[in-house]
Order: sequence, then structure tokens, then C-alpha cells
Amino acid sequence: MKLKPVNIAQTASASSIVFDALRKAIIEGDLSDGEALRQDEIAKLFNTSRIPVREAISRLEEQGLVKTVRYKGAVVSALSDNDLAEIFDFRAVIEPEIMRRAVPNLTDEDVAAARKFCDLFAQSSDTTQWGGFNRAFHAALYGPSNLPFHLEVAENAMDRVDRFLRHRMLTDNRKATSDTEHHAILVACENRDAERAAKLTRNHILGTKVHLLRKVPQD
Amino acid sequence: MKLKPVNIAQTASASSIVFDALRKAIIEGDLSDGEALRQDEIAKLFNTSRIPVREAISRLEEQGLVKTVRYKGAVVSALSDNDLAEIFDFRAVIEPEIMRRAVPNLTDEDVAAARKFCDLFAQSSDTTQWGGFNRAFHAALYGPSNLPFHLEVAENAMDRVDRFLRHRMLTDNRKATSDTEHHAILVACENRDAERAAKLTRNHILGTKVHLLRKVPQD
DNA sequence: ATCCAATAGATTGCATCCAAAGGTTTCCTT
DNA sequence: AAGGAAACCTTTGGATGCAATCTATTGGAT
Repeated sequence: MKLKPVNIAQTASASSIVFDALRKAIIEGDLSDGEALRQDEIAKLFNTSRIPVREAISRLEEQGLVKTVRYKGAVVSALSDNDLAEIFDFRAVIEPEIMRRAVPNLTDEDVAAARKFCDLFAQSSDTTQWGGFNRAFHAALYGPSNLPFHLEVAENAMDRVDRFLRHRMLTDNRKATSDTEHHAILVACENRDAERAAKLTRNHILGTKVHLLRKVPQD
Repeated sequence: MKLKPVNIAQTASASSIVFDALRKAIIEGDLSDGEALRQDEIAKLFNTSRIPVREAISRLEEQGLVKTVRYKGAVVSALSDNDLAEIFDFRAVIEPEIMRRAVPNLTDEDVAAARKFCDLFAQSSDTTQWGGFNRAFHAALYGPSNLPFHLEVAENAMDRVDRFLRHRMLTDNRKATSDTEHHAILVACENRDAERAAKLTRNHILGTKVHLLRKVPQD
């Protein structure tokens, strides 16, 4: 007799569904900078009441993705060039450290998975797609670090800047550059050269930063 | 004619009052590891309904200070020795960086303020007090870095481990050691020696980590 | 006595309703 | 016509009430 292989995970709470959806929309740039989040509107969209929506918005605020003003509502957080630069500097400190500590734990399967995402990234042209593959590539390499707190913080940093990346990297050859850099990181991982992988990760992030900020000298 | 110099800031929302109070209680160890947070009970305590309490708890969860299970409720997050170690490793990476970038911006007033908190820390014996002075000392030196995102993340890391520090550093001479290390950092700052201040900050954090984990070899 | 099912109590998740604050339009005064 | 105040509308913050789920207790069968 076969049982349905199912559904231990019940249905998620309304508030977490809304949270995930809003987070995704912000990261992917479907909600743009400064756009207002109307509780009622969102509630109707998800066939729920405003209560779960409000909880989702509080959580987003705690993540720094939206900013709320009392009795006025929440808007998607705007980031100045300074803010962007700072977050990339942060990533340039923490992600190499994660990489360094992940390399000794990498299995051949981990590297293969990363290579898969790296290739998918290289082949994809759609913004939403390659944004996801980019994150999946890094996640595949960072995961084995077994540093959940580091990962949590790094994810949040990426969340905050992702939409800018996706938006501003469309029109030129930065994706090709990223692709080259990804492959270099992969090779370092295959050779289990932690220091080199860390160094390349740092350069990758700082390169992206320079590129991003050069694209909008004054906006 | 003199006006009351007051109160532009109106009264805070119920949910933020509850959030601040719960956060403080967790940081200071008034709520211990694994302790359940009953919505109704907290609501009565603050003369409010469960709605703001629920928002406060969602925010705490997003900060990693509590963990909730659906239909069961929220408990203060427990941390394994591994978790603790990881967070200290994280701090040992990020806080020296903050220090390094703060030093060039430090005014004499900043250093004086830090010295004040350092002295208060040295003189205080009450756990709650010196915990606060310790944070104030570091905040005084980190603030001028003008790195709000770095600070936000560093604060959260401290929030997560603070109650363990306060609890386990009572009974021995670690506070004296910390005091010495604080003064060394101060001297480096007065000499505007960023590299040295960073290095000392790193050693301070790693020293605390070793101390903390040695105290509970297997718990 | 032990195990399991069924019932009761407690607790959370969410919907609905009301109050408080902000924003906009209208209308009155000059 | 211009300025300001007042009424209206919109939107958020919070209270109450109900349904869903979990936990503890009771009761029955073996």
C-alpha cells in the first residue's frame, strides 16, 4: 500500500504567505523604490484581512526592506548611493569569510550544483531568471560553510540590493564579467583553494559595486 | 515666551512599546532561554490587546530573538555553543572593520564619551548596568563610522548573545580583563591608530568568545 | 493497571468593527 | 481671487469575537 507522500508541512500561515510574496516582489523589483504598500489593497489581493498583512509589513520593516511612518503607511525602502556602497562593502567583508570557511567542507556534489547554476546563469537572459540563478550559485557554495547566522545576514544584505542589481545590470556587459568571475571562483573551489576563492569573491563583489555606482553617477 | 521643549515625537505605537520592552527583557536575561511568550499574558501586562503583541513577536522573530511555532506560540531562542561561537566569529569579522573605519572620523568628544562609558563600566558591579555601559562604550566608538547598516547588523549580533555574556561573566575576573582591553582600544583610538584599534577589537571579541565557551564545556 | 479515544480547556490565527490620525476638498471670510 | 478653517474621505492602529489547532484530562476497553 502506498500513501500519499505529502503535506506534513500543512498550509503556511496567511501572514507568512504575504510576507514571502512581498519580499519576493521587492527583491525582484516588481515593487519599486518608494512605492506605497496599502494594507487594504494587499489584503484583497490575497483574500485575507489586513491583520496578516500588517504582520508581514512589520517583518519586512525589521528586515529593512520597507519603511513605515505611523498613520501614513509603508513604502519600499529607498537606498542612496551611499547606502548601496555600504552594503556592498559589508558583503565584501562577510561573504569572502563565508567562502573561506565553506571551501574545506565542499563536496564534489556541492561544486557540481554550483556549476549547474553558474551555467544556467550564463545562459539565461531574463532578468528574473538570472537574478535567481546568481543567488542559487552563491548559496550552493556558501551553504556548506555551516554558518547559519552568517548566511542569514548575507542573505539580508543581498535582499536589500538585489533589485538594483537586476535593474541596472541589464543593458551592458556586466553579466559577462560576472560570468567569468563566477567560473574563476568555481575553479578555486574545485582546487579547494579557500584563500583564492575568498579573494575572488571579494573582488567579485567590489567589482559589482563599482559597476553599479558608476552607472548612476548622479541620479 | 518659552514653549515646552517637547514631545514632537508623540506617543509611540503600542506594538513598538511592547517590542522594545520584550527585546530589552530578552537581552538583559529577564526572559530566559526557551521561556514561552503568551500573547494574552503580555497583552494584559501592557493593557493592550493581542494584536500589537503579535506584531511585536513577529518582529522579534525576524530579529532572531524568538522562535515561533504555528498554533503553539513563541519562545525565546535557545543558542547552542556552536551558535554562540558562530556569532562571536561573526562579530570578530565585522566589528574590527567598523572600528577601522570609525577611527579616522573620531572627534575628541567621541573618545571622551567612550572613556566615560569605559570608566562607568569599570566601576559598576551590577550586571544590568555594566551590560549597558559595555554596549554604550562600543557604540560611542562605532557610531562615527557612519555605517548604519554595519551597525544595525552588529547590534543584532550583540542582542543575540548579550544575555549569555551578562549571565556567565558575573562570577570571575573576566570583567577586569575586558576593562583592560577596553582601555587599550581607547588608547589606540586616541592615537588614531585604526589598524591597532581594529586588531585589539578583534582580540577582545575572540577572547570573550573563548572565555564564554570555556565556562560551559559541556552543559 | 495500561493503552487509546474522546472530550474539554487553553492558545493561537484571523476577520470584523471602531477609533485616531492624516490628507483633501469645499466653503466662508476678507 | 487668496487664505484659512471646517467638513469629508482615506488609511492606519487597535479591540473584540470567532474558528482552527494544540494540549491535558477523562473515561472506557482490554
